[in-house]
Amino acid sequence: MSSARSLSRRSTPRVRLNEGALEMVARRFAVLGEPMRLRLIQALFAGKKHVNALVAETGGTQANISRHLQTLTQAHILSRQKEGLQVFYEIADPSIFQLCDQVCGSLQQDIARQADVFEG
Amino acid sequence: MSSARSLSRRSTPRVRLNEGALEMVARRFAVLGEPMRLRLIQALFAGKKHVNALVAETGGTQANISRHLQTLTQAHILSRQKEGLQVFYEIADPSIFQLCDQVCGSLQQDIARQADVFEG
DNA sequence: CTTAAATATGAGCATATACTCATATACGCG
DNA sequence: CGCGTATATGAGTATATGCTCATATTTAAG
Repeated sequence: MSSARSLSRRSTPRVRLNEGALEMVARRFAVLGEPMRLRLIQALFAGKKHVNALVAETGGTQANISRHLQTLTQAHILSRQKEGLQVFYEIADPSIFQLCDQVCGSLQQDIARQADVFEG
Repeated sequence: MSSARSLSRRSTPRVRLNEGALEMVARRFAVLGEPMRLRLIQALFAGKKHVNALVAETGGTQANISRHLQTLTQAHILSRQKEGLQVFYEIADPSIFQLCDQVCGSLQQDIARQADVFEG
């Protein structure tokens, strides 16, 4: 496990979060911890879309999609803009991109490691 | 919102996750979406520790801490090594550091933005 | 004003999961 | 072996949350 070596090499000391901050961080992770919400975020990678488009693309029900969009908006991950009858949602927090990429990356490592077990 | 401009500037095209991968990503986020688990991860930033030390440091019950440690280990975020009577846990996935930093960063932006509302 | 379309939301149900208590398991020691 | 310590786990409960159905709200059009 060569990757563990990087743990001690860090220029800026890591901040100790207080209770409130810690719960906010946990909340943000939890919001991203639902498959349907990730599907919505992924659908919005291509740009802003209105609710019905997201319903069609994800295959969810209108009510459910609306709820998830609300959750994501309250977490400041998406932004909401009404245009006539339709409501458009858009990714408001660009750090989401890096976040998803990073998680995907470490998961790929996990999978590669598992594959190694079978390959010998 | 100048930050939204970076969305379209990306060299490598973003991958569309299939259903299985998407659920794995969601699962990873969900595992990080619990305050007590974040507290444990934070406690382990300083290096490997045994269960009782983590129980003392976090103020949780032994049973609960043990369960969370199991969850984190199954997610390949921590690694487990038994030494005699004690079991030591350690951060196994260094990407956790960047992940936490990024979330903290975007949360600070949220907070700063909220503060701006009051400052005018 | 009536109607229709797009979205949001109240209420209820189902399920997941965090927590606790008690107990099991694993290990070291005398 | 018998005992004490460290950790894990089965079982049960409480709570959160995802989902659905029905309905409310908002806005545009006729």
